[in-house]
Amino acid sequence: MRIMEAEARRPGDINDPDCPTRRLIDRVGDKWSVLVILRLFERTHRFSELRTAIGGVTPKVLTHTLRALERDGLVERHVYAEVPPRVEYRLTGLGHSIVAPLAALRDWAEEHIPQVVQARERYDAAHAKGPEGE
Amino acid sequence: MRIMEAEARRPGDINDPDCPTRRLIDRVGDKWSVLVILRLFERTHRFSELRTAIGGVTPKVLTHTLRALERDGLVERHVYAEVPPRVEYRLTGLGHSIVAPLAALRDWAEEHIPQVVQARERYDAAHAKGPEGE
DNA sequence: CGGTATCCCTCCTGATACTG
DNA sequence: CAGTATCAGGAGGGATACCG
Repeated sequence: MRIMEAEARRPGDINDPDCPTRRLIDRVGDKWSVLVILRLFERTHRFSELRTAIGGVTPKVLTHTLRALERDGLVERHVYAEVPPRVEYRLTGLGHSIVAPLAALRDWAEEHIPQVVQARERYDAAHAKGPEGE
Repeated sequence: MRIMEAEARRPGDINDPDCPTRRLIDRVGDKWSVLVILRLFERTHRFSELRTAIGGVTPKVLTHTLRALERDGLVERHVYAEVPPRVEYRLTGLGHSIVAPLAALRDWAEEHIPQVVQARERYDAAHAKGPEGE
């Protein structure tokens, strides 16, 4: 498997805190980035459109998320000096390139989450009042 | 679970906080889970082996991570009542199934992180002393 | 060996209010 | 409209010490 080749090439790479790959995981791990990316993959959005589309995200956090994505070169911010103000966000080429891996992960979730939920219920049931030889 | 039915039919529900897919992202998003999974994909590991292999993780956190993965049905814990004690962790079938998506993401990172790093430097340079018109 | 128990602390996240 | 400012809360993660 190709996976193993990569791992074999750099065995400790991903485990190194300095490893950029770790940073990627951090990025994917934050609460809103993935949602924003997948939204922007559909089409360009304005700030308010993202707020509405995603829902539950405060302007402060959305701004923070967008800034981080912009800094990473995944998102472009276009400001139109008009009245009223208009700002559009869109994925860069780099941003588009990460959609497939992200979607793969989402697809995995959609397919296997039922098993995860079952496993959790089983685990919780088994550990609720003590894992004695029930 | 009813939430799952809805999710299975509506990928867009990833924006719903109740959506299990969101929880998957949370899982992948935590700091050590991915590293543990990729390690266990290579082979079965004992607790200490994981600690050493990953590096920088405290026993408390590693335990927490492993418990979470076990609860989710991604990892199996095998205790051998011997002297000295021996505990082995291995991926379940479910655990194996998530390796490919995870590896895809890691591959993306290894390929594109240089561009991300460049983008960051560019961004930081442009915003360091103010984004005046050049 | 394979964990637990405690304390601590930072960062993420959110609510609310205000501005160019 | 598109943010910024401020305050607050909680979870995740870590250092250290101890136990079966």
